[in-house]
Amino acid sequence: MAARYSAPTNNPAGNVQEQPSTRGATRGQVDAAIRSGLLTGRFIPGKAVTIRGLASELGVSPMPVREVLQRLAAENALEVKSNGRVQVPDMTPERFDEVLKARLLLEPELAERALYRLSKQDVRTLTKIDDEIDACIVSGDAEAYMQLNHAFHFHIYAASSSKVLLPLIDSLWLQFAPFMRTVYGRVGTVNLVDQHKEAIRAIEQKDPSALRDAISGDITDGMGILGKEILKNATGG
Amino acid sequence: MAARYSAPTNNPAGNVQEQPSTRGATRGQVDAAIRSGLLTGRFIPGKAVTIRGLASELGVSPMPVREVLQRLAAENALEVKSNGRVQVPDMTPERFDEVLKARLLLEPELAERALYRLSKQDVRTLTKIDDEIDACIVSGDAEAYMQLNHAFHFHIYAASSSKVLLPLIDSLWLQFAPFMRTVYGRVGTVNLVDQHKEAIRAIEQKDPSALRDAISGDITDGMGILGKEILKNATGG
DNA sequence: CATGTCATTTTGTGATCACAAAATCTGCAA
DNA sequence: TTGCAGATTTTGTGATCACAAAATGACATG
Repeated sequence: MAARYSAPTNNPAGNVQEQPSTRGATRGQVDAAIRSGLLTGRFIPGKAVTIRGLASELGVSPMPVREVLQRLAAENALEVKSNGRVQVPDMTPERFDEVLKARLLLEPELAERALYRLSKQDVRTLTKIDDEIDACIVSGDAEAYMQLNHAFHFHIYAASSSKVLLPLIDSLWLQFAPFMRTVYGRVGTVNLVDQHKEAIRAIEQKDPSALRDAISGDITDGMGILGKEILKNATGG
Repeated sequence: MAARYSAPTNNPAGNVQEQPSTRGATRGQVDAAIRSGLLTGRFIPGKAVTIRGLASELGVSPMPVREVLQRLAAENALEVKSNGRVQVPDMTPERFDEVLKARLLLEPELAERALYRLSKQDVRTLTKIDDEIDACIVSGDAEAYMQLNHAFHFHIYAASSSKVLLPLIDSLWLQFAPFMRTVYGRVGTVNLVDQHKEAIRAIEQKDPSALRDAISGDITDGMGILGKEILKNATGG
């Protein structure tokens, strides 16, 4: 089973802000691949991820994978257990409650900071993304839905060019996304509601408090479905 | 210049939650050492840190250092520049503003969550720490002050046993601590004021809103001095 | 069939190597 | 002295190795 370390592998989008040139290129690809996998729910909570496994899967040596796993563990997107094993953390009611609270504190704030930097072109982009989201909801494509929902929110947040709040929110999304996926796999996507259209309208009208309300409401709506499931899971088997 | 990799080196406190046993022991030590160094201001913003340098300084191989630097970079405690060089990020007015805002949003919340888990013994510990802080302020020992101030806040926060908010706040402290140190080195510690006694009183009386106010006020007080300096630095040379 | 024990395999970890890019130093010329 | 081109050193990166701990599977025993 000799690894080749040659296949460039597909680089599925991913928010890589690493060095675009040669320095740390492989690490950047690995980071983008795993991040994207977490955000779209391709990693199952509780499932262990192995260095060598990911390495051969991505066609690279174990070295960059080791570094990326440490990075993601530092962002609490992955969990390093006492035996050194790395796994996607399981969701607990306490964790869920904290993530929800943190999102409600940070995301409306950052959205407001981005508000006056969002152009008409951004509104068009957001509208386009939201249309695709609606299509995914009816078609039931959970993976595409998650990717697009992330894109919608972070297209807003990224406009703030924040160096502090944005990474914190990034960390939060990495923490709840894998759990989201398992829920959608169970209850489907048809029940999903969002307040994206309210957000877009608030951006058009440059209304800060309306945007805050839309983001808050969207978070509450989106996490509401998840909350019921986590409680069901925690009490039952 | 053959490295020995034998000296255990002093392990200055540090909040290591790594595996206490054998697995990843060296990485845990390195992580604790660098973290502690950042929090007490032993690393200067803008100054580059090298893997081999830290490795030989800590008496370990470059390998665990590499992983720890990636970890800290993921927490925005360190910055990986486009040439691969790792350095302590410089503070900017924008960054400072965001850190302050984020602290005001998250820390009072977590303090309140910790309130009902704080015992009389914790109050005694906090009082003891605060006494030592007062001593450091008059004696002008900035490094000890920073270490104790961190200990005071995180003794409160840690009582919440939070898995989400606490790491976010951890990241924030790692980001502003190095800059704090440079300011204290310039203006001294005599002008420092805090609201630790108000916080202790709020904890004793189990008064949530009083505790929130004390934490908020403490953050504002503490960052106020820094804010003036960052503006002075940004406009001047 | 259940259970504990032992051999085998897998896995994380620390160390080391080789290479290229970047930084630093040196020395020469204007 | 200043500026620049070349050599030299430093540094990050990816790969590989060796080892111990852990997980897994096989198997004998009750």
